Amino acid sequence: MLQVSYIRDNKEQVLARLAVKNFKQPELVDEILALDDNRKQTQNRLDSTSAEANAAAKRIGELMRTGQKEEAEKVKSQTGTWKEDIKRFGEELTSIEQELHQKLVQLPNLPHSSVPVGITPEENEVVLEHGEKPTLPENALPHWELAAKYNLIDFELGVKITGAGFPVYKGKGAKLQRALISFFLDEAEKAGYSEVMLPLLVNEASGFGTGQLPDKEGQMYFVGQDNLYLIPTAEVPVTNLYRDVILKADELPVKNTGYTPCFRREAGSYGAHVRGLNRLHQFDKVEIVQVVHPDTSYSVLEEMSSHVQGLLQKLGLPYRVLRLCGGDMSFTASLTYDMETWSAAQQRWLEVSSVSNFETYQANRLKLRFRNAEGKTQLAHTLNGSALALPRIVATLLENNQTENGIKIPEALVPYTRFEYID
RNA sequence: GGAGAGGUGUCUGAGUGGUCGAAAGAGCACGCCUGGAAAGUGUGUAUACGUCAAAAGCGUAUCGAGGGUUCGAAUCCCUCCCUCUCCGCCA
Repeated sequence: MLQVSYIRDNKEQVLARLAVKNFKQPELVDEILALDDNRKQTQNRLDSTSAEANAAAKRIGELMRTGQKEEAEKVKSQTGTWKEDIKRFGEELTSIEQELHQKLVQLPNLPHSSVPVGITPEENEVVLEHGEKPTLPENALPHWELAAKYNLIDFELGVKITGAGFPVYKGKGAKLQRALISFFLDEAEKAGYSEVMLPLLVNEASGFGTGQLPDKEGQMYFVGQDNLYLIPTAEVPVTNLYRDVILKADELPVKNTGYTPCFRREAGSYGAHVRGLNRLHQFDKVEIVQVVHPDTSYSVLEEMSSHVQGLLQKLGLPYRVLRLCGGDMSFTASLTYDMETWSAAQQRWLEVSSVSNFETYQANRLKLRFRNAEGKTQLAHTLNGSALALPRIVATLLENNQTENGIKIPEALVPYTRFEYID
């Protein structure tokens, strides 16, 4: 959520930035400013009326104590209109604030100045490519066939017990999941992140705090009986750990990592691109989250991007890094890097990580602040990234590493799998 | 799920209609004391909004949330949420 004071002081810039994000309702900006003016006026009226009423109430108290009953009654008789006014102004203020809030949450975050202009994924900027795309033998198989051949993943069984998009991992397939999770967590810990294990269901306030609500309401599974949402990413519970918190300056940066399953309805997805592990309703992911001083957030973003790239390098997967264009970026991000691995059998790039700086956008919703050098409270910056999401890593790993002897496990992972080949 | 108790500032905890943004203690910060530290001692120590160029100051709101009674509510009433204890169920 943007701060109204910021919008007021930088209106032209806000409009220009929103345009980069391909935002379709610039008129909201003026509406918000007008509502805010109205809010201030109404609050002023309410405050001064309340002040008068409070003063009178105090007077009455004094008069009663000193036995001046008649005088007290006289003052009392004047309080009627104040009471009505206070009620009326209060109701007005509430309704203005609600309308303001409702419009404010419709504004996406402002993109960073380095974000390329563009609408579609094709307009994302390729920052770098790393590693050789492997050339596979003629009879190379896509991962869903490999998963069946080696009995690693059973999609049909998942359909039976739940539905499409809920795979069952078996044998070495299951162990591979566990190995990747442990590997990612250990690497994160080495990089200074402390591990947390979290609730997989969150309340509405948490969903709002990180920006999933109200924007992505339809993408989350909802447990109506208890009013809880299944998390679409560990970002939600991890970041909400710091909701309504004022950190000391020396507590920054906060670095957390957590493994969780993630649940996404993926309403509207279909077709060949969702085959196998490409798109699931439930998948596993290790997330890294940082809460940092605003001055450092962009260097931290680079650091997080390097961490993710380091993981891909250790796994020996060819990848590229994209700087997302304004139109392809999420609602809440200021700058996002996507990491994609090359799936040799499918001959296409698969997104395996997304690393973003949210600047104060989430912090403002979360009321996540720190005490700055002047001793004042200031909004912190939040960042997060997948490090990493498993399914597409598994997909490329299976496809790219297929040999005549089976699927070769990357060296870095062998201590975790305790087998070198899937055969 | 049943019965009971309770939700006050960073924490403990007092406060049952006015002098309460809130005693006291702890913690924390700064100063004094000390060779240095501890002890001792002094001062300070919520957040948001508004007013203001800004700071100070001032005003308003906030004692789980919302509503009500009253000139006046942390305190009385109603609704909801949450926590704890006991019972039941149970990995």
